[in-house]
Amino acid sequence: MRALLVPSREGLSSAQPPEVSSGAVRGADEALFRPIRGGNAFEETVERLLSTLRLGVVAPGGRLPPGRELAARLGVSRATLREALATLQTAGYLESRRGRYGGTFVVATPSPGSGLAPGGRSAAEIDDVLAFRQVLEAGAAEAAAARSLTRADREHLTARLAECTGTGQADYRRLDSRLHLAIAEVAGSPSLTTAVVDVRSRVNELLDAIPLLAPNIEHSDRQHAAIVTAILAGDPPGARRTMAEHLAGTAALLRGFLT
Amino acid sequence: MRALLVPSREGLSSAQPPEVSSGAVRGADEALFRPIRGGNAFEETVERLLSTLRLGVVAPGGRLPPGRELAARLGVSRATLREALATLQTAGYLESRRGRYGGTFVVATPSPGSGLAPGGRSAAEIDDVLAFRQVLEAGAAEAAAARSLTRADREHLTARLAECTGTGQADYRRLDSRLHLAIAEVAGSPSLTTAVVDVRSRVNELLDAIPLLAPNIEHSDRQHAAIVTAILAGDPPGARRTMAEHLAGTAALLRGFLT
DNA sequence: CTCCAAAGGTCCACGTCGAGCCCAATGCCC
DNA sequence: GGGCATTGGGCTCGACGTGGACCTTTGGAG
Repeated sequence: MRALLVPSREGLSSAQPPEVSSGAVRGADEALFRPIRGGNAFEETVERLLSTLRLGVVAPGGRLPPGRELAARLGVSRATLREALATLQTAGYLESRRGRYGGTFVVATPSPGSGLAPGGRSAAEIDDVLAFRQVLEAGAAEAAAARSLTRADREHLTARLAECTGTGQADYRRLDSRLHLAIAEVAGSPSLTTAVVDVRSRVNELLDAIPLLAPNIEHSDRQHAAIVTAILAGDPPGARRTMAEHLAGTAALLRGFLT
Repeated sequence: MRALLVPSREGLSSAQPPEVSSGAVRGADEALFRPIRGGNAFEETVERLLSTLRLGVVAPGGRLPPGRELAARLGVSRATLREALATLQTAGYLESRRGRYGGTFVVATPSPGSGLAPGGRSAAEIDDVLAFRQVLEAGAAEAAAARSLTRADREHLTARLAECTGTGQADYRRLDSRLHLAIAEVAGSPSLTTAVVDVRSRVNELLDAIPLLAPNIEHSDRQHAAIVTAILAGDPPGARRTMAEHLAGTAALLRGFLT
């Protein structure tokens, strides 16, 4: 196909003598030469906001940061942000109110079968996401257990666990995501948190395409409790193991339901 | 400071009744509301190309993909790419030759004390990078060992290991990076490879600021061999453990040398 | 020796996006 | 009840970046 990174031929006219120069490095160049931009600013902004809703970071009824501040944090202009917000308003997810103490509020979270987030998952992409998630989330659980957590960390974890346990199907995905994010947060590495947020968002897109069964929720609840217990107990291998089991369950479910 | 994600007040005039709406989610919103763009296209392109050089994906004497193709893969216009290439030319890293079988060639790799990549690492950022790297690379080693590797995978690994073993200081960083990237590649998840590329690039920036000692190289060589052996033997826990030990060594070195 | 393919070098018209500004609405505080 | 702070809504201007067409250089193929 391509013929990149070829060894420089013998007998170059001038300049430094070429030396060794290796063969291709297979996957790494595809990662390095991947697109700089994910798309135009508008699309990226919509995607980011959708992730925020899907992950339940802002719950229904909650308010997004004011337009000016949000635009600044996202590094886009207010015009672009407002375009994105308008799109999500017409889609029925958001609602804006003017005046002091106004703002943009979450009306509903994008649930199964939303018009956005079109399909097109290849088997390879599913394997990719699941493998990546395995590495990130199991690592996060282990790292969280290895840290000496603050009181706030512990309360944050137990609060998210309690919130998630014994909830109806309606809110389960959102609260489940929040618990997983909380684990990443208390691991203490912002980069890790960011990565988990991203991969979790991709996983949620997949999950939204399959049904949610009561037995699975119960099972997940028990696993969640075991994970949090191991983290609070400062047991890194245990946290990793229980998290790995938990993830394996979801992975099997996804692989079963998706082609 | 900020007052985001506040619970919606009681008694909203209209629309859906507000319901629960949680407290803030601490770190996750900072990840979700992080900047969409890392900077302008030119800067991002320069950064990406610098990473390519630092990681040794294109060795000195090697050729970059043709401008048109590289621009397409990076998702930037030729004008922007050429600006970036020109910058790296004047910095002495690249050299362009016209005509058929011409192209842009690597002259030197940015080594310690390069004018680019200014300092400014806070202790928190160092901890962040190292923790993230621990998760990613240990996870990659484990995942690689868990997979049934193809013949090509095995050869790729052993080749990178051999290349790296017993090299002088001049090329060590580059070849070391290539070995680590190879491990990520054979783990079989493109997303994981991308993440490792990114974090490895950040680590290399740090490493370029500290000296490279012969005893450390020897030690690393032995650890590298143990890691590859564990992966080829299909021993996930062993691969994880040896990789973790290897990373801990580098981490201690970095923490020692950097403030 | 000629032609041609493949690469870098240059230019310009157009679209996208960001910065700044002002307007409109809304509800608390005095 | 008036002022005012805060929020969304809308506008214009300028810079950056893209896409495309075109030229120039170079070395191999015929």
